[in-house]
Amino acid sequence: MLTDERKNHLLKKLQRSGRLVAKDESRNLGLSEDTIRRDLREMAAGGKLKRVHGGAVPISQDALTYPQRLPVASPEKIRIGERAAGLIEPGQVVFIDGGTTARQMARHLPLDLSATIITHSPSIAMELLAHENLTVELIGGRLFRHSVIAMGAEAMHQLDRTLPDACFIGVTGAHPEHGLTTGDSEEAQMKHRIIERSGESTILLSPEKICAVSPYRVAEWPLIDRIVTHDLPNDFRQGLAAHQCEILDVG
Amino acid sequence: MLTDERKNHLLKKLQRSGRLVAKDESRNLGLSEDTIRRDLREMAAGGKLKRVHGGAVPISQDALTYPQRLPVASPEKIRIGERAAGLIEPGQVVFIDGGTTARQMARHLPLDLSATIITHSPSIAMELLAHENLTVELIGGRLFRHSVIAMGAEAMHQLDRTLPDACFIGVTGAHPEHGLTTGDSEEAQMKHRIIERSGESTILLSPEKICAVSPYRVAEWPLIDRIVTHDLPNDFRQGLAAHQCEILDVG
DNA sequence: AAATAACGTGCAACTTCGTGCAACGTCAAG
DNA sequence: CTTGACGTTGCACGAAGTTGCACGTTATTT
Repeated sequence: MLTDERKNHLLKKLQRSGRLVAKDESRNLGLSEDTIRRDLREMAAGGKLKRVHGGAVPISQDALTYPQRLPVASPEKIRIGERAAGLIEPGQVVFIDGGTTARQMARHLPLDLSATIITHSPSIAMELLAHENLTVELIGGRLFRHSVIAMGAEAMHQLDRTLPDACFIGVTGAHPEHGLTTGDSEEAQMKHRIIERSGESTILLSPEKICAVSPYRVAEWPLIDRIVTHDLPNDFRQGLAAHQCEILDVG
Repeated sequence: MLTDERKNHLLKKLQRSGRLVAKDESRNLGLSEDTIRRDLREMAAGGKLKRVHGGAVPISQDALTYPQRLPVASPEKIRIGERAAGLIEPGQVVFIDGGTTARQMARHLPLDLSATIITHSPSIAMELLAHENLTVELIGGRLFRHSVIAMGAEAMHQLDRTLPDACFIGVTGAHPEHGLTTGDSEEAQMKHRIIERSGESTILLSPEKICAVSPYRVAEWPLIDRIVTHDLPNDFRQGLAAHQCEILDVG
């Protein structure tokens, strides 16, 4: 067996089992411990692993101990959220969708705002705990991990008992011709229903979604009253000109 | 087992459980107490933990910059949550209440547990996002800030469509004579309803609630199958002796 | 105040480590 | 074909690390 081959084998085994014992490997490979130790030493020098007495462990195992990380929002999403937060009038009943941009919106709502927020996102609900004057109506249902929102029949059922003044919806695709789309069938239906039931519908459109098309249709442009976005291209604007859709560009 | 590996193991266990007992760990790992003490001493010197007589505790929370403001849970609550988490059987449909102790319970559920969790707490739902094999059913309704749970008619309505195998409920008062109580009328009704509808009812009883009495009654002892608590006084035990209520004391 | 448990230190047995060195195979130049 | 440079491997041996025990000290409990 070639030296490089052996090193690769060791590295793979380390990643698989989380540790290496020099003695065991020497027996497995039919080589002396010295050889294994040499390999480990060299790989440790190359930063591939961490050498410890008796064998080796993966590097920076400490870094893995904090499993919870807050997803970082791009500056554009933050500014879109900030702008959208200012659109809510006191006293309104407003639906806020899940997703990172909507979360930024929730985070930027004035602390003393007096209104009712309906949401099917537990993470949005958590963001609003500090707002004393907000009434938060949580939509229940089966939790969809990817978007961190409640969905399914139960959610639809509960949603159908609401009639918000306005809604703020995120999508994964917005195209002048193909309209608004998202990556999950049921999610698309739910967003559509919310838009249907809301007096005024606003789309939160982060830059990477512009001109993208996802598999499932949420709504066509005529249903949308407003989009909040960042650096919207001119041809996109012209494509929307026919519809009465207000464009708020924070770019 | 490699020394480094052992230290990591101890550190992880400390972070999960909130405390370490040198004697227990020496027995668990099949090593002498001296070895464990040496490890703890070295990690304490490295600032990884705080050494105390008998074992170790985490570094004061202020030093750690957690991404999310984590409510400080007492070691007792952590251990009660840890114990309760082990009571869920694979495949069960289980209701988990809101509150800090319940949150610790959610946090200590095995990552690969396959079950269905029903909860009216968005914070519990958020804790369970990483558990791939869990189905999470979120109960919606009006968000009650104090306990971070959904309540009201909508929540009751949705709750009445569930029939959990078991429920885990927190209360703010537990008294041998006056039973289980809490500080909000509607919350009390809701907890009662959950207990009624669940096959097996477990109360999460953190020490400061023992022998306390709050204004609104949740349930009498006969409805309760089990309590998980910490250092339950003997007179309390005797008061419960008449009822068939299992007592799990993690003290 | 006495009893008990936990602690730290020194020490001995054992394991693992690193280094120097010799043996062996490969390969290319002579 | 021979030879020498080079890399790899295994062994020997002193150094360093790890572990458990003994013993005197300190902290906690009763």
